[in-house]
Order: sequence, then structure tokens, then C-alpha cells
Amino acid sequence: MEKDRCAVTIIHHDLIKRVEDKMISDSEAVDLAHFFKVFSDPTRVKILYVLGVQEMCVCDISYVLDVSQSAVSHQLKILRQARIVKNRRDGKVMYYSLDDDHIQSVLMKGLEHINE
Amino acid sequence: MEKDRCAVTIIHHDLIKRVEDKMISDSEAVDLAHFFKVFSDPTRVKILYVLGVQEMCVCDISYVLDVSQSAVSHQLKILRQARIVKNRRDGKVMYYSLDDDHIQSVLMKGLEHINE
DNA sequence: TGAACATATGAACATGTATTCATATTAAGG
DNA sequence: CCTTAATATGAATACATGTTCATATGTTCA
Repeated sequence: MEKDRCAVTIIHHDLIKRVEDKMISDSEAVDLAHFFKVFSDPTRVKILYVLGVQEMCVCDISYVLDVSQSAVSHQLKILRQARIVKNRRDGKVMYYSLDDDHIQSVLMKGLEHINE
Repeated sequence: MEKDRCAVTIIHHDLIKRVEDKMISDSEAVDLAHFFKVFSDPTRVKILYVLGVQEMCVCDISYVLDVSQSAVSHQLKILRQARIVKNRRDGKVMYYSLDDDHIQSVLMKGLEHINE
């Protein structure tokens, strides 16, 4: 990918300089995209939403969302790996909850936006 | 998909009732997921980030991000359709900018989260 | 220990998506 | 008008992703 694809015809050299100075790094952009990707699936959104109400076990979530136990479990794995939910075991039952308050506040920002 | 997959063994009938009352609708979950999906790609994140600094044209964006003009244009189409960016034409040049302030505030919430 | 239950997980499949390539559209200037 | 520049777009491709199905793991209790 050559940097000069528009070199002759670039419109605003000064603006480009300004933006380049403030530019986020590749890895920041990738991390940020990863973070938001977690919220980009309806099943995960619902899971996060109900966990925002209260801690729940896998079977309860599966029932409330009407999604198979396996599908829920797979999604919870993704949420765990992204450190967006945490879990605790009580006997056979595994309880899940939101890992921190940022999560709900991001969800709410999104809801604000779509309800306009 | 049967609703009774856990009917015999559900742990918390009371909690489930409470959650069901507060549950978001399917369409809300889908809309919300769609909204966040826009932020789930590094190229789009970068585009939104630079447009947060200032209005820019396609060629400038392509240069700053080191992404082909075509790829940028395709992503801008997605952002336009999601009403997350707006554009204005000035002769041959098309300028893009963020459609409203929610966008940047969502981005910033995300950045806060990953920088912890 | 063995049966029953809650959860996790790997493989397979179908669908979605980001980029590239080639080409179309739109506008300005000669 | 004809060329050139800026942007848009359709098709193709490669890759990611969500669900299902079958099965494994871990825990309780008789």
C-alpha cells in the first residue's frame, strides 16, 4: 500500500498534519474495535442487558433469552475472554455478572443514540 | 426453540420474572447491536476518530489511514447508511464529518475502558 | 460409585463482512 | 465535448463469526 496514492492531489496538507498528530495507534484502533465487537451481536447485547439487572446462571439466561444453552455458553466464553463478564461457581451452577460499570454505561450510551 | 428446556430445573423463578419485566425487545437488541457493529472494525474506528478531529475528504482519509480509496469509500457508505457520518459535496470533493456528538462520546467511553 | 444435572467445548455449517480489482459516475477546466 | 480528478460501486475472494449437534467436564447426591 503506497502512501502517495493521492500525493499530487491531496487537498489539505495542513489538516492532514493536524490529524496525524492526534491519530490513534493501530493497536488502539484494533483494541477499540475488539471491545465494541462484543456489543455487536443481539444475543450478547441481551445477555449483557439482563446481567445489568442482576447476576444470573447460564440456564436462567438461556430461558429468559430463548436461546440454546450451548449458544449462551459460547457467547459467555467470548464475554469472559473480553473481561466483560465475570463468573463464580456455586455447586453445579455457574453465576455470571458484569465485570465493571463501564459496560452498562456504554450500553446506555448506545440506547440513548438509537432512541432519538 | 422450546421455552421449557430448563423448566424443571430453573433456579430462580423470582429473578427471571424481574428480568423479563425489564427485558429489552428483540428489535431494540438488534438495533443496538447494529449500532455497535459500526465501531467493531479498526478501519471504521480510525475513520470516525479522524472525523472527530475535523471534517475530511475521502482522499485525505485514505492517505492518513493508509487504506485504499475504494476501501475507505466502502466503509464510508456503511457509516452513511448507519447515519453516523454525513457528507457534503464541494465540486469534485466530498467532505465527510460526524453526524452528531453521541458518536464521539461513545468512542471516548470505549477508549476509557481499554485504557485501564 | 453411578446417575442426573449444569455447563463447556470442538467440529461443522451457513452466513456475514472487509478488501481488492475493475469500472462507473460525477464534476471541473480547457 | 473531452480529459482528468475524485468518489462510488458491483463482483469476487478470503476470512470471521454465530448457531447447532454431539459430547466432554465437573459437581451433587443417593
